[in-house]
Amino acid sequence: MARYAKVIVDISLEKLDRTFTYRIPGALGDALQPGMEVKVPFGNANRQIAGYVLELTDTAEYDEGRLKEILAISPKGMQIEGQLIRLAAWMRRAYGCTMIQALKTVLPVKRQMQEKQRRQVYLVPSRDEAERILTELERKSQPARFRVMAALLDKPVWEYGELLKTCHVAPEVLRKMEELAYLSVKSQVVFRKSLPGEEAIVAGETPGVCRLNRAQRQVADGILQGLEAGDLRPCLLRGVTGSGKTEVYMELIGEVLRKGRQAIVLIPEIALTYQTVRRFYRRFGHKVAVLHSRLSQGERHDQFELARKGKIQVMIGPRSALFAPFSNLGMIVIDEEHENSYKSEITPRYHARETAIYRAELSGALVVMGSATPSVDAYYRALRGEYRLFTMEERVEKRPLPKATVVDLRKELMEGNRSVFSGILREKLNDRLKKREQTLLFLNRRGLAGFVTCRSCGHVVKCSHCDVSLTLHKNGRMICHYCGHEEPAAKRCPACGSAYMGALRAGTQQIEEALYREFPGIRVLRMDADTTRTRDAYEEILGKFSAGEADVLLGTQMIVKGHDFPGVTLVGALAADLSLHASDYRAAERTFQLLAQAAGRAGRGEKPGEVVIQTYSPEHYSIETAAGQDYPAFYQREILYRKLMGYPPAWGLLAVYISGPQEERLDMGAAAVRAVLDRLNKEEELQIIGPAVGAVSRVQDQYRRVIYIKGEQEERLIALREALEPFLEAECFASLHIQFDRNPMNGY
DNA sequence: ATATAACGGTGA
DNA sequence: CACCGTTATATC
Repeated sequence: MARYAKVIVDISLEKLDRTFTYRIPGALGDALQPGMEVKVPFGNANRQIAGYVLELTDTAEYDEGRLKEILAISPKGMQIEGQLIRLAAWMRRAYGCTMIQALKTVLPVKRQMQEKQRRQVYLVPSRDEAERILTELERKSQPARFRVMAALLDKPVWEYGELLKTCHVAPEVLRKMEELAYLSVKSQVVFRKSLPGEEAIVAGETPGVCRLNRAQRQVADGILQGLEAGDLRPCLLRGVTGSGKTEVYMELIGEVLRKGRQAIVLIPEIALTYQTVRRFYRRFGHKVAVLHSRLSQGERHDQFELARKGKIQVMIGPRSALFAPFSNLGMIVIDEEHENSYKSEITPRYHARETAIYRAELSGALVVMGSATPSVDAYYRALRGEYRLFTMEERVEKRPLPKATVVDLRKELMEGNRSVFSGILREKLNDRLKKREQTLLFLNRRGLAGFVTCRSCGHVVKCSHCDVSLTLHKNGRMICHYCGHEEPAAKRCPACGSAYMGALRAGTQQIEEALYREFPGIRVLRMDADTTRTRDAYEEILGKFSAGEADVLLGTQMIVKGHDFPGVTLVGALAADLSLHASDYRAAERTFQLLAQAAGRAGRGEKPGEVVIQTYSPEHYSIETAAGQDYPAFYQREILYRKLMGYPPAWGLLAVYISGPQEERLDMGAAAVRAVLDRLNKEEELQIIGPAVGAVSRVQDQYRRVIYIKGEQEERLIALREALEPFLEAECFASLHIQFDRNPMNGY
């Protein structure tokens, strides 16, 4: 039985966002659990406030004589907050952050007290008397009291806190004035007015019956039967683009709601458009709430409050929807499971899939995830039996998958074609223009950091230690952002000796100009980070294209994500390998996903579609398999590579990000971190790489370094991190900012 | 958030 | 010097 409890007090203030240790009275005994709400005495006046137990411990890092005792366990018992706090505790350990950072993620808006103690200030003397006091205060130059008196004459009743703020006076001033009978402070209990937001729910269209085809039915039944049998393993559904995964999700959610439980649906931010959400409104009407990036803090809070109060049963949103406070959560759906946006880019750098699985475990819910191109990580686990695997290989209504052609850009160059469009693409595009059908042109711009490639043989210069491509820097040297290896820029191709070496660069803007130049009269819509500054612009462009206002939609990855354009019969990937040589181990996976998803955009309507993939590396497996829409083949090749190189999911990877304002001190600090890691890793069970310069070497005057640690067992990595953490308190790390990233996905 | 300690002013 | 008013500090 633990003797102490670490408690976080329920006051929303940055400086109080830490734990306090309390003694556990014998009477509470074993009843106390992490996550419970308790009453504790706090501050000099020992006022009784609510707090949450985060941890039970036997060692107090605080003067034991000054510890206070927990007064009582809140009668409400273990609330949903308890579950979320346990989730936060798990995140802290899994991803390496402070408890506070984890809690802020999990409980984004502090719970408002339902009934609030409100203190009001009244003016005591008569108006005439008050006027007299006011002039006297002015004469005696007591500005604080003068301001308070003036405010009270202006408005005889004030909120306590508001009065302090508007007059900018200390509480001491009011106390003294109350003593002098200039005013009186009365407290009373006031109920918070009922929630707004009911009317914010858009009324759903008439709930339709859901008709599943045979494949969909089979998957849905398979999942439900397993569930009946008590199999709570997460389910991974691999269904080709256009196979109708959303209908399966909705069927399952319907089943969950019938049992009186609730569901969370995660959708990547970029796909969270009205089009997608409306399908859920159609089916579940007023039971649905949606989180999206344009909601204000308050609106977000209201959506969460609706979930807590049981007014809605389905929460749709990006990864943060994971923390919707449903009391009887039955299912978490993760659509487009492979999406990068499920990994948080700020500390705690959690992955929504792993976190969803843990949350589901806490509430006995089922996780269902789906994708046409599952992440290598998820598929690996599915094949090992950690997840249940389901597949749908056919599109609805037997629509054929698009026919793909791979074009070798090296040959095009040899044949004297210096345009960004190959002969075949030009021909097919002209054909579509004639037939008034639409085309998607997709420029895979990720990893444009400037890797060095040979224009005649397609060879890409790679690091001799890491198998990632080197990046050309302004100083004329090529650098590996993984291990820090550096060499002078290659003048001639090491493979074929050609002098056509260069850092590959191309932007959507240049391609737009080329389109107008080479296809007179063409109507082009361009969509990239420049043209979609606002969310409205994004929807507007998509709307215009759907309405047939353009022949070509040209853009970066955002055009290939989860959008249906029935009029599109041709998809062109202009430079498929631009993402292939991005300097991280997931380049091939990302390339396959982008190409397969892009190809999936073609032929979603009546007419069959075609795909043209232009590339310098036609023989690369990620491009070959994407062209054939052959996920299993891609996976087999990729997992071999991951196993060979010791990358996730075969091994665990932990990144330590170190940043600081002074470069020399940063280098010293990073080296010191490395030294500590080496000392902790005496048995050399783990492989430590770096420190290396971050891919972006300086951000907002903060220089960046990174150390990678690889290990076959994830537990070992966590243990190493936990052993490292106490050392980081040392003086020499004071000016440095150190963060962890487990199985990083987005580079640093 | 809220209470108290500490410190720098001001009128009498 | 007593009394004010602002600012800093701690809350297990």
